[in-house]
Amino acid sequence: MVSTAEALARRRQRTELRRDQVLDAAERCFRAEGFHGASMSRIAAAADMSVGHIYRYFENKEAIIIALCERSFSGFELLIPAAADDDAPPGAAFIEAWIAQFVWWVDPVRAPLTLEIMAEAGRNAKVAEVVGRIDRRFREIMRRSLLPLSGPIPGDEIDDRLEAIVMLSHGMTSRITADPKAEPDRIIAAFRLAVHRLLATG
Amino acid sequence: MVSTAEALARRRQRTELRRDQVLDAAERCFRAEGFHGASMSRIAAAADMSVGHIYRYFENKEAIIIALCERSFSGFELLIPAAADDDAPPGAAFIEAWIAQFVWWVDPVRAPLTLEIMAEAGRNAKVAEVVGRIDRRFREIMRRSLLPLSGPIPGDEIDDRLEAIVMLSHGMTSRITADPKAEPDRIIAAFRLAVHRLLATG
DNA sequence: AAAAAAAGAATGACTATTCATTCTTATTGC
DNA sequence: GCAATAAGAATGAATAGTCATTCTTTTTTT
Repeated sequence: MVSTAEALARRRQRTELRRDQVLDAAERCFRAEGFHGASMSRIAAAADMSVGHIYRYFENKEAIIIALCERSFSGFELLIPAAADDDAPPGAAFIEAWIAQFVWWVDPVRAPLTLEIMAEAGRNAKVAEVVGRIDRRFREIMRRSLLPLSGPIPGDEIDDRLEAIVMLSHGMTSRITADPKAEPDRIIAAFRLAVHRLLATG
Repeated sequence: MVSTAEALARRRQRTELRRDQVLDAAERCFRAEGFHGASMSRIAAAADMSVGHIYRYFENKEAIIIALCERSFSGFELLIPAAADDDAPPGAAFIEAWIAQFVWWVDPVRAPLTLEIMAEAGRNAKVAEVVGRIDRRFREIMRRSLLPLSGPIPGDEIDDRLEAIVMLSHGMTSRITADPKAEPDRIIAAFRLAVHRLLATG
């Protein structure tokens, strides 16, 4: 049976849809129970799909985890360049717009999963590789967009500042996840203060 | 059988020893596999103890997790006052000594477990309560020891600065755990820079 | 001998994964 | 246009093993 190109495209699209359906369900389960606490049968139930059918779209549970890690960061990866490539004059407004992107880290829905990914990266090399790749891109973009507006700073110190901003980002996620009383606005306020002081010349 | 007071004390001591034996083993297992990845039988094997015997010292697996969370932070809880109560003149040396305590967060052996605790706090209210209690004590001590050496700063901004330092601490743990190439020294250097800038008056 | 400590087998529920089976959809010969 | 046919999609029961927890038995201490 020779499939037409049209039918093939349709099938591919449906496969993509089903994969997303599984990932959406897995995201909910993993957020609530963690990677190892969540079971395939509960993921299947959340996806309105039979257990066995999931294995048509993912080789195993780890493949779901990896795919989810990649999807999870892809959103943030798009934000920073959007703020950076705006080629606005590097001034106060630019920094504020730049900082505003970091609410990504403080989203109470996303934060638990992000933290789970970080914890898993400590024991799963594949996850660590995904995290590392994103991290390198993140720093590279930050460096490019922030370099013009900081004065003549020695290279080492720039790395320290970038590292501090990365640390603050992860710290926000940790705080939002672990403290049920943490308010995103106050966390962001602290982040803003810290970033301003880190980027100040002198 | 009438136990002498001496025998009773001896028994209590041995019980404490066995509890630590379990916690040490659980710590190793949890670090390597996470709270939900580690099994009671592997914890028992790591503790050189039978599975059933663990239940003499802990009601269930969750009780081990809670006890470990408490024990894990107790070390850091003692460090900060030690640096603060030194009643040295509040100067550069004091801040450096104060900062030095934060290598606790960057210890590659401890960090994975700390991160696991934070992630677990997002879904387990009991764990969240332990984390919250430590966090409040942490801030209180920081506030007391740092207040004298910062100038006249409005109250809100002090909270923001403390929040930023907490975020940086958790961020260090996240970075050390998730990035196999992260160097503790460079992480601490970035932390030092950020703290100095956060504590600077003006 | 009495009591506590420790072991380890038993339990029953749950695990990730596989597999034979059925249901749906698409393509072919007529 | 319409059966016949083939393929893909989807199911849910079966597998082999592990899980946390409990229970009974044995060993050690007092």
